[in-house]
Amino acid sequence: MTIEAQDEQQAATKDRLVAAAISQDVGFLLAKLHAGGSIVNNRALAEFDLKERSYSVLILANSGLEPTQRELADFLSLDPSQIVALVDELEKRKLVARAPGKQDRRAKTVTATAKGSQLLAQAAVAARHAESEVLATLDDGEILQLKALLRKALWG
Amino acid sequence: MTIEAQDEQQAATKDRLVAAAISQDVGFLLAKLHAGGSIVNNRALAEFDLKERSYSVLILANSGLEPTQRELADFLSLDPSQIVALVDELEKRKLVARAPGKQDRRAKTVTATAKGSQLLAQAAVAARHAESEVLATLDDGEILQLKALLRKALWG
DNA sequence: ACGTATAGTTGAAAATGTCAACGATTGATT
DNA sequence: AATCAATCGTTGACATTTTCAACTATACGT
Repeated sequence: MTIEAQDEQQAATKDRLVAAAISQDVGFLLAKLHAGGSIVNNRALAEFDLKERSYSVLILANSGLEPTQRELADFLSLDPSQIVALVDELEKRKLVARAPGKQDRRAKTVTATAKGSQLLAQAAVAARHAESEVLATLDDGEILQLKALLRKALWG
Repeated sequence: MTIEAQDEQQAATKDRLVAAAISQDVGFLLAKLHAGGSIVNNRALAEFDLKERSYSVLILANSGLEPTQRELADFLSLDPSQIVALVDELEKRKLVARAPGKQDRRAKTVTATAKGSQLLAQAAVAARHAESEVLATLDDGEILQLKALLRKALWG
């Protein structure tokens, strides 16, 4: 078989299963796009020794909202103990700092350092490129629509 | 503090971080909706001793497309070894059967048994209800739009 | 016939997720 | 003021999932 014919057959069989009913299932579509996107995102962020998780924490630490670890756990749908590990690592790299909560001294707020902000600025560029790559088949209007629908599904 | 005031404050703080830039990130929105949806889906499927994974395999096995394990792995974004475990379990429960591929005897196609089809029919009802629950804040037209956009992002 | 590539399988290692306990602190109740 | 239940971050144990490298059997081009 020639290389070209092989490629054609692969292309033909690769998406053969799209016809199945599960391709109408939002949960499945979400999982699949998320899986593919994670690979692209993590590859883009690897240059800065970040992963999706640590990148998310860094963004929130840099938001000016001074989130507590508990809030990070709730918002990122992670167990509090995972936040500890993520913040530990970012703190060790001097990208974020922990501070005791103002009203509640049990809580610790996580804020980005200047170094963290700088790194984030660079990483954000790479993340935007990754997003474009993942959503390459959508035009700008469709991307906005998709974001709006996802946000509405999450927060009404 | 009264219970009502507590609830109000919780509601106020719960989504406080939505204001952060990451709420514009498709990767994050996908991850969060997927995380929440998985919990609802798995809870709905638990009644049938299925999870999202085994449910997906069962649907594809029941599609009439006679997918091979390799195709399942590619389509579900899973490692081939995980397909082995999933099919092993479904086969043990007599919900699917393995058959040697027709042209390629290395490959094994996975097809649903009558028992598998029956169980799937019931599980699909539960899965539809779960999906409605997850997407409760979207109307029917928006759900169709969301599905169309996700499919386009995945397959163009 | 031969060498290369691929399908499924197995098992080990690494990463992630889940959960229960603990000290410190808080806020409500007495 | 003293107490009691609840919450925050942390730790460590345990389960699940992911990732990867072998291996056998089969397929395919040369």
